[in-house]
Amino acid sequence: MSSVTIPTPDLAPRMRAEQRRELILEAATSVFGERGYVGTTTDAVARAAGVSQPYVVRMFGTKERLFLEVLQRALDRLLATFRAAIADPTPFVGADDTLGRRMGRAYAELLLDRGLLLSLMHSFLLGADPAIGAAARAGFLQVYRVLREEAGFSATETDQFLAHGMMMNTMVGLRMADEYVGGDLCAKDLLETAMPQKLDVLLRTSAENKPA
Amino acid sequence: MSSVTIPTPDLAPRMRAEQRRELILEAATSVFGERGYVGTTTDAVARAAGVSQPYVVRMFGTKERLFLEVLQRALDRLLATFRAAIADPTPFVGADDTLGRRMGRAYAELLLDRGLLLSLMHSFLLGADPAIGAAARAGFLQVYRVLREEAGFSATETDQFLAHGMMMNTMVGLRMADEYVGGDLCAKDLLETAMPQKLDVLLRTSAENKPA
DNA sequence: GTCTATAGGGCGATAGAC
DNA sequence: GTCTATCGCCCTATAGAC
Repeated sequence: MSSVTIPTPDLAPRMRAEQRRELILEAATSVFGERGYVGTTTDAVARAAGVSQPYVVRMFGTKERLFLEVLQRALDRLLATFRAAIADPTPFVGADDTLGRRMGRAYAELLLDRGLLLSLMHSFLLGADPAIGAAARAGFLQVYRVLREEAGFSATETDQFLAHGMMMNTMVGLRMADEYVGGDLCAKDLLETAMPQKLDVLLRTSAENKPA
Repeated sequence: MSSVTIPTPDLAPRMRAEQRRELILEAATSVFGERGYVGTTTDAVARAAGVSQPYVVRMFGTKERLFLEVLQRALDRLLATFRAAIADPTPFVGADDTLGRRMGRAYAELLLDRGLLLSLMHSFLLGADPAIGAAARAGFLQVYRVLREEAGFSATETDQFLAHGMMMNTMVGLRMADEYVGGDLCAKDLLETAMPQKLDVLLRTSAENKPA
């Protein structure tokens, strides 16, 4: 079985390369989320992905383009998650089961991939950057349109929804769960109110990434 | 009038130094808010303050200590603003005049100094950093306590208040007002709902800092 | 397609003059 | 107290071998 049915030499590397590309994007999402755009080195991304630093740069051109791809990928997942909740055919049961609640739960699920929402969040603070700022604004407005036009939220509902999303992102970025497990009573109140029924998710992401 | 009543040579430089210190902190707040902690160079701060780069480092020891001082100063102003609104003796008139509304307006006033809230916001995304993360969490919890214990907000009211604060910060960080003045209809809806009665403030800060 | 080696530039911090 | 000059590190990106 040494020379039998080897996948075509033309295709096999290409597929592995695309796997590597996805692997790098995933690693980059995590590192960018933790340290921000400027604070992230291409070497840190490379080490997290298990490849060499120049390979990361080769594959994406520049660090900025890598970050923009991370943002696009995060936005795609966010929109897909919202659209899945909107398209969910399960009938609503009880007053507590609304589309808003379902979307909120779907959003909180995304927090499991902490880097995803934090990378977006970091981009939201870089509005002054020509390329990143433009992409971030366009992405945020795209989310707004989906909430208004596809989920049918009113302007006020959308504002509430987005505000609490930003609040949750902030709690994750602050690693506020560390204070919660540390026993701080205010942190307890704060998190239990800000992240209803999703504290378990937050605490899980906190426990996972202790050695960061 | 060449040698008459010169301010004591021991005191005069010290006072000027403290003025310089405040000047540098103000400049640093602006630059940190715009580019974040890592994205800010001590040289950019120095140029914004009109002093030399080594002087900035000399005065604050390290860039990290400078940022921590910027954070403390921003937090102090934020808390002072809240406490002023809480202590305001003006009687409430009408159902629209509540402490929550007054605090919201007070917060929005702070947006005039854009760097102040954005520097804080940047710190909220650096929870993984040992020194900055710890300071950011402590600061956020201090704000929480003032809202609960001094303003008398309930857990839910505090959550709403903070969530909308994070939302406003995000709109400022995104420079979303640029899309507003650019004529984007969604940005118009979004901002008019997210920043009720305070759009003028946002647009003013947008117009000011065009050449950044 | 992926690596090692390294160039090139920028930044934080120090030394030392005034 | 404030500056000029500069060191030494780190980081992005390129060159080139395999």
